[in-house]
Amino acid sequence: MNLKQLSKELGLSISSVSKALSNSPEISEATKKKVLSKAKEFNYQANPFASNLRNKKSKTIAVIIPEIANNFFSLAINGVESYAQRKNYHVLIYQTHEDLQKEVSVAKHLMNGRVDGVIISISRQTSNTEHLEALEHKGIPVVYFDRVNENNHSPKVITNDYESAFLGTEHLLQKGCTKIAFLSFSKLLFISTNRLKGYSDALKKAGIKKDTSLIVQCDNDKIANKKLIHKLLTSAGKPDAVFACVEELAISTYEICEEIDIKIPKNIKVMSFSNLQTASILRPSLTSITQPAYEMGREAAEMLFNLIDKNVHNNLQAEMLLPSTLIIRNSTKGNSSGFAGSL
Amino acid sequence: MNLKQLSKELGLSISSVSKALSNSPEISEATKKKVLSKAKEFNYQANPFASNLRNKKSKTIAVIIPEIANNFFSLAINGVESYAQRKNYHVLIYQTHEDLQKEVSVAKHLMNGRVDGVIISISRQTSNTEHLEALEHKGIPVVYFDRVNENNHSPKVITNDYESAFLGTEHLLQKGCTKIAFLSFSKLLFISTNRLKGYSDALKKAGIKKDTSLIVQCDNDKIANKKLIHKLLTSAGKPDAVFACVEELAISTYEICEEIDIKIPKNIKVMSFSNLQTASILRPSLTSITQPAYEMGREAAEMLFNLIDKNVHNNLQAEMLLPSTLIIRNSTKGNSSGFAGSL
DNA sequence: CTGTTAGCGCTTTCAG
DNA sequence: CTGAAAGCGCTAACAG
Repeated sequence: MNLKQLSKELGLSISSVSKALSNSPEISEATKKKVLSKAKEFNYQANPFASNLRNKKSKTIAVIIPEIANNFFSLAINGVESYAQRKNYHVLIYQTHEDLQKEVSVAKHLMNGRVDGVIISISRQTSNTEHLEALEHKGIPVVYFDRVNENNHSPKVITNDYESAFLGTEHLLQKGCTKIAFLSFSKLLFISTNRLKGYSDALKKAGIKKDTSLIVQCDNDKIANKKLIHKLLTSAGKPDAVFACVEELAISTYEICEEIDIKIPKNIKVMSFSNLQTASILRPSLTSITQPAYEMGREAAEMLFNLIDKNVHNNLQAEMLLPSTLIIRNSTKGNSSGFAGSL
Repeated sequence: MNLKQLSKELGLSISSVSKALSNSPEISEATKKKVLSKAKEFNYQANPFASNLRNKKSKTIAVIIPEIANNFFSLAINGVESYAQRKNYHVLIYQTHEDLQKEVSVAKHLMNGRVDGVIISISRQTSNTEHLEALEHKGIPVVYFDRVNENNHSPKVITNDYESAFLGTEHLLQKGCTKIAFLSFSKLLFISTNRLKGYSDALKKAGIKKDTSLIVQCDNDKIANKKLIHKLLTSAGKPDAVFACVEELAISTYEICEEIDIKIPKNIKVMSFSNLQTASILRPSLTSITQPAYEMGREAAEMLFNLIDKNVHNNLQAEMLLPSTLIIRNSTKGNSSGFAGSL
C-alpha cells in the first residue's frame, strides 16, 4: 500500500493525500479526517526510503561501541534508545571489538547519509579521531561518551572521576576507616590519575597525612597485581580499607582476602569503581562507585539531537561531566533483585 | 558526491558509471578501472536510500529483544551482528522491556519495509504472535530465538534443555555425587519441566531411585525459595550436590551455604543453568550450563539470511536445537579473565 | 560496450 | 483548498 493506491482509493490526488498525512494547513479538516481514517483502514505507512531520499534525513542514529556484551555499554545503549524512541528515531548498533580498523571502516560506511548522527565510545586502539572528524565535516554530528579522546574537543559525556573518588574516600572516612589503601592503575590513564587525586585530596582535607606504602601502583599484569595486593594486606601496617581504582582490582582483593582469611567487611572495607552491576550483587559487601551508564547514554543522545535539530555544526566545546553514583549495600542482606538474565 | 557528479567528472553517462560500480559485464574492464579509481578518489558512496528505494531491499535486519542490558541477549546480538556484517547488512536494535504493547508497536513500525527480516526473542507478556505473523505475511521473514511461542511453527533457535540437564546430572554422578537435589522452577514453564525430566532420567539411567525430598519446587517468591533451600540443606538427608534449574536459585544456594557454613565445593557441589558469564567468574566453583548465546544469535541470523536470500515465504518448520555448554571451572583458581567492563 | 530514459514512493513548489 | 509536475539518487530495460 502506497500513496498512489491510497489516493486512488480516496478519489484524491497523491499530493493532497501526502499533505493531509503530514497535517499540512493547506488541507481542509474534513479531507484530513477522511484520509487519516482510510490510511488507518489500509494500514498505510510511508515508505521510509522514499521519504528519506526526499528529505535527506534518515531518522536514524548510529551507536558505535567497543563491545555490546558489556553491562556498561548495553546500559548506555538503553539510555540512548529511550531518548531516540521519544524522538521517533531508529538506532543502528555497530561494534568495533576494540579494533581501530573496524572503527574506521564503520565511520566510512556512515559517510553516505545512512544516519543523521553518531554516538561513540572509542576503541582502546584509537589515538586519533580523523575518521570521526570526517563525519562531522560532512555535517553528521558526533557525540563521544566515556571513552573519549582527550585531544578532541567535540561534545562529550564523561563522569567526574576526581569528585567521585573524593566522595568515595570521604565515605570510608565517615565509616571510621583511617588507613585507606588505594589500588591505582596505569599512570597513563587520566581516569587513574584523577581518581588518585580525588582520594589524596579527601585524605588531606581530613588531616590524614599521606602514607605512600598504602598507595599500590598496579598495571595490566594481573598476577603481579595480586602479589602486590597480597603484600599490602599482609604487611605490618595493613589497611582497614581498600579503594580500588578499577573493578578488577577489587575482585582480586576479594580473592586474596578469602585466601588469607581477612573478613570483608568486618576487618576490611572494600570500595571500587565498578560498572558491572553483578559484581555488587554477587559481592554484596562491595561498596561500588558506578558510572551512570544509562544516564550517560541518554545525555549523549540529548546532546546529539540538539545538534541534529539545530542542524548546526557546533564547534563549541560541550562537555558534560556526570557524577558517578555511590552504591552502598547492606552487607547482611544479599540482594540479587538486579538479575535480568534470560531463564 | 553522487552519481551525476561522478559521471560528469569522468565524461561518462550516469548509467555507465552505475553499471561499472556494480561490476556489470556490460562494461569494459578499462572503463571499470577508471570509474573505480575516480570513485575512490572522490570517496564516492552510493546513497543507500536511493538504492533501497529502487531495489526494494534495505540491507538491514532488526533484532527485537526484551532487554539489551542482559548478558545473554547482548551476546546473542553479538552473534547476529557478526553474521550480518559478513553479509554486509546493518542491524537495528529494538527493546521491548518485556512489554507486549511495545513489541506490537515495533512490529507495526517494521511493516513498512525498513528491514528485510526480523530476529526476535519475545517478551514475557507475549502469548500470541499475530503481530509477528503479520510481518511474515508481508514477506518479511521472522526467526525466533530462546523465548519462543510454543504454538508458533516459525523458524526458531532454542537450546536442548532436556539433554543439557541430563548431561549435567551425569557429570555430577561422575564426580561421585549420589544425593543430588534439584531446585525446580515454575511448573508452567517448558524449560523447567524439560530440565527436571533430564535430571530424573539421568538418575534413572544410573540406577538411583527417585527421592522426592530432594526435588524442591520453587517459584517466583525469592524469600520463600530461600527458606525451602535452607530446609533442604539442613535436613537429615541433605544432598551432596545441588542442581539449580535457574541461576537465581544457585545464587541463593551460595548465600545460604555461607550462612550455615557449608563449604562449596568441598561438602556440596553446585550446578546451574546460568547465562550470566559473571556468575561463574565471581563464583568460580559453580559448574554452569550455559546457553550458547552468541551461537544462538549467529544461527538465527543464518536462518534468517537463508529466508531472505531465497526470498521464499518458508512455511517449513525449521527448528534448531542447540546444545548448551557445560562450563566447568577449576575451583581453586579464580579466573576473572572474562571481564570486559569499561574501566 | 555506452547512453537514454522511465520510474521506485515520496515531498513540495507552483498553478489553478 | 486541491492537483499537476518536478525531482531526490539510483537501477535497469531498452536502444543504439
